[in-house]
Amino acid sequence: MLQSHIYIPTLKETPADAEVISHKLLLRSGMIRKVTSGIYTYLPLGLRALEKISRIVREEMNAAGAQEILMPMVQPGDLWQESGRWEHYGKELLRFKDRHDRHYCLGPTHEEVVTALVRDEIRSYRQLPLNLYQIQTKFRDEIRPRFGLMRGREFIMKDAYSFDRDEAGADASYQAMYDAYTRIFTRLGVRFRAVAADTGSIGGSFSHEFMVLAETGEDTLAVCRRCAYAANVEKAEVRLPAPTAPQAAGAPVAAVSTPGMRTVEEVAGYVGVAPHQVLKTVLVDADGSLVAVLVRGDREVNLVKVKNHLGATVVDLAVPEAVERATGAPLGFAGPVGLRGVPIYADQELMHGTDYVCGANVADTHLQHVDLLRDVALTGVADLRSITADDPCPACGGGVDLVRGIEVGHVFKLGTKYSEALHATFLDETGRERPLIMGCYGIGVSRVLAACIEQHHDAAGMILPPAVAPFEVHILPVSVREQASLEMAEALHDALNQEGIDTLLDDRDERPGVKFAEADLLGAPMQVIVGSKGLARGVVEVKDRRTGERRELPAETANAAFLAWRAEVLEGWCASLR
RNA sequence: CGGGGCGUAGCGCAGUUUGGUAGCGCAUCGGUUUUGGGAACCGAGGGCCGCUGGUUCGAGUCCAGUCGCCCCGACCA
Repeated sequence: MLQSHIYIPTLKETPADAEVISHKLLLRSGMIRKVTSGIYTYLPLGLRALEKISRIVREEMNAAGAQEILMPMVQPGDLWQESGRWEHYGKELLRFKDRHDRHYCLGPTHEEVVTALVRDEIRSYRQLPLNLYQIQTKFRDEIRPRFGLMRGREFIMKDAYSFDRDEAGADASYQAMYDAYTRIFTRLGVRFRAVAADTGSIGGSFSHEFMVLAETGEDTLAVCRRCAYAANVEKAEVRLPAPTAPQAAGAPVAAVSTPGMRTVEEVAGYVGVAPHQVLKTVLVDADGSLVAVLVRGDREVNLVKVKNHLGATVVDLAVPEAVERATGAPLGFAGPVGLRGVPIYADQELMHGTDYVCGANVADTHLQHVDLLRDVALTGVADLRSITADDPCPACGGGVDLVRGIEVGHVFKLGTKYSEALHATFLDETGRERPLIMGCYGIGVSRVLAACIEQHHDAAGMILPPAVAPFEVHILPVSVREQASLEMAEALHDALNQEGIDTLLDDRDERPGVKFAEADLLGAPMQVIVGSKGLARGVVEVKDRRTGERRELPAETANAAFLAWRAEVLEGWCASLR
């Protein structure tokens, strides 16, 4: 491709509303432009990158036995009424009416549509298993879109749905997708981890998230330093050492005046105890009722664990008014002693200690010498806090690291939730009607592009993995006015394209500095610089964008020399990801 | 939805305090010189100052309303 024939509107300056590096670079490199909040146009270069990603996804999905279809973005409200999600999905689901006053929505996901399709088509176990997927635009009316392609309202997603006759088949389908995802993200050239994840509101027995490792990720992962264990911190269990012998209750409970001391740090410092001797009392709203959760002062309540333990649908921090009503005290002075009418759950770790400090449910007052067994009417004890870097690995007991990740894929075992709601059944060998067992599997295609950039960039611009880069090779004739340079560049360009290597030739009459700067910004993994200085010595220069390493190749045998060097660069990429 | 902020040329911004001819840099167009890391000079074009209403002789600037956008929290690929 000649650069003079492709529209790449680069920006020297970063648009003011871009916050994260991928958003800045996507705009600066002329890959995307914003249309409105959370909605973008993909320009030629951005679209090429998306197509590269999509192609790999397609190849691996097809290889795993899935079949591509394309479902509509506009979906009838009726189907969502049937599944029950019309009421439960919330405002993320963008709803509207047509001229006949019929209800519709923009598809945020396609369980309803695909299940309705399959129920009308699949009659017999002989037609199973079936796995259907699509690569399609989704719309979720996010409360706050941000970070460019990382969290748009409209985004491109690959979503697949498997249908099986039994649990064993569903497990095999799940595993096939898990394996396909592993191959996809490996081929794409990102460092990633598959982590155990909470199934969330979708339900089902288990799920894994595929996380691109990057500091700017919105999720935190607990990764074992020794074994293969990796989990989202939402999910990661806390495994405690064996409990120490029950401790004798100490001194009787005593009130202590703590004027204006609301936070754990303030209280601990004022009373003169360590933060872990303070009881953090968090009131949550679980499906409309208040619940008190106790954790050590230096720990964090894990709302996902609370939700799962309670079997609730929605768990959130209680609003301040509710807390004040329940405790009769201002925020910051809640405590479990004498707290009436609210179930009280303690994190398991608290049972290892005694002599705690907690709020007294009275303004400016805390209690000392509290013993949970003696002084508190506990409803239950469970693992309710988030794992920390000091905790042992739940699987092997080794140490864990907490790292940040960007969720780019998620595989779920759905079970029969949708097939039962929508009556998608089949007849088994005995002629019995049974619900299909489903799985669903998503990859955020446009988010993968952003995640690639978050993981691979430097001060000059993007450093795209060869599989994702719109062009793998960028050829830069130092001056197109030097006939010899231009001819050399064109010859190499044509030869590489013949080899099936996507190559961009900067044939513009620009100054060398402009070309070098833009090439680094656009981030093709390999650059070729052809100039009169080099040609005079019989060489062309190549540059590995990832390492910055430059090398001179003999101009006479440039094609073969380039291919050999390219193999080294590709190997370097693979090695860097291991 | 709550909290904070911003809307002035394609992009980045100044001007708003104290009302009085709408500016700067980059980009764009023409020209000359330049050509191995985002060139220099000369010249030119480009503005419903987000929108609506109000105050005023006069509003980018003051007042009211409204729309859009961004950042921080709860959602998710």
